[in-house]
Amino acid sequence: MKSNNKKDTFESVKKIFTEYLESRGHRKTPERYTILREIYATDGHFDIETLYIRMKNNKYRVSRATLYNTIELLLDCNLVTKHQFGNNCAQFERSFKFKQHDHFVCIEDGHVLEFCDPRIQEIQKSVEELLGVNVTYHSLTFYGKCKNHSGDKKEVSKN
Amino acid sequence: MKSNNKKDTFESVKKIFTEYLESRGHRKTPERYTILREIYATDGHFDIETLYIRMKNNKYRVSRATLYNTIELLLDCNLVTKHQFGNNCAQFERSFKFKQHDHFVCIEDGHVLEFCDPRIQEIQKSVEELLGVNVTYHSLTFYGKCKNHSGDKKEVSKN
DNA sequence: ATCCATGCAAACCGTTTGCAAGCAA
DNA sequence: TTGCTTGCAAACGGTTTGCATGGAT
Repeated sequence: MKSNNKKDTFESVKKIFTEYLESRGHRKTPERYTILREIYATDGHFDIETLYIRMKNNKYRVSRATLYNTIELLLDCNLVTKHQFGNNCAQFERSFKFKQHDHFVCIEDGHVLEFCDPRIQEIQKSVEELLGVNVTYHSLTFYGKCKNHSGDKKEVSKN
Repeated sequence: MKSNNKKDTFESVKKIFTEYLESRGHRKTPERYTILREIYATDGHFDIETLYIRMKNNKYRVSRATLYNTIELLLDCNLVTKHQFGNNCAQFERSFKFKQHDHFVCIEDGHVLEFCDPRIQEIQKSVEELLGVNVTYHSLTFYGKCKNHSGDKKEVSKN
C-alpha cells in the first residue's frame, strides 16, 4: 500500500514535470528524471552537495552543474522548495502534495522541526492590503533552543 | 531637534556597545566604534561590501575582516540584525530602538518593504508550546510583486 | 542535422582564516 | 609587556560559467 502511494506520487510528479518541460520547450532528458526520482526517494531537507554525493554513491554519472540547473527547473514548477537557514548553504525539500509548513531551527545543533499555522495566511492577506503587493510565497523560520534535546521526536532533518 | 535625537541615539548605542565589550572582556578599539557609528549613520539595509566601500570612500583604513568581526559583536549585543533574502549575500540592519518588523521582498527588482504584525508573536507562542522549544528570534519574509511599481513610497532599501 | 543539455573544470564571490604588525590594557 | 585586534592576502566553499562532447528533437 505504502509503496503504491509512493509510486503514485512519483507518477504524478513525473507527469507535472513532463508537462512543465514541454510547456517551456525544455528537453526531457533522462538526467532530469533521474534527479527528480532521487529527490522524491527520500524526505527531509537536503543540500546540493549531499544530493551529489548520494547520487555518486548510487553510481550515477552526474555533475553539480546539472543538479543546480535541474533544481532550478524543479523550483520553477513548484516540485521543490528552497530554504536559506542563515548558514550560506541553501537547503531544498520536495514539495508536491506535502502540506505547506514553516520551520523551527535549533541554534545549538541546527536540526529542523516543522509546524503549520493558518494565521500566517491572515498575516499575508494583511500585508498584501497594507503594502499593495501580491505575495507569491513566504519564508517563516523561528530560531531557538529545544527544552529537551533528545526526547521530543518531531525532528525532521539535520544538516 | 532631529540631529539631537540622532546624537542621543548614538550615545545610547555607544554605551550599550561599551558595556557589552567590557562584560565580555573585549577591547574597546577605535575601529569598533567607527564601524558602529558608520552603521548608525544611515538607515536601511546594507551588506558588508557596501559598508566596506562606503568606509573606504570616507577615507577610513578598514579591512573586510574587521567588518565581519565587528558585525559579529554587534549581532551578539543586538545592535544589528542579519537577514538572508535568498540571494547569497547577507543583509544587515541597525536595530536599536527601531520597532521590530518583518519584510516583503519584490521578486522583480529586489527592493524591500517593511511591516509589523502582532500576530507573529501569537504564532511564536503556539510554536513554542507545540514543539516544546524556546524561540530566540525569527525571520519572516514575504516574496512577491508590487501592484504599482513606482507609485507607493513605503520603500525602504534596494540592493 | 540542429542546438540544447551534460560533465568537467575553472572562475566567481561572499566569507573565513593565517600571519605579522599595532595598540589597548 | 602581553596578547587581543587589525589589515592584508590567501584560502575556503557554495554556486556559476565556459566549453567541448553528447543526445533529444
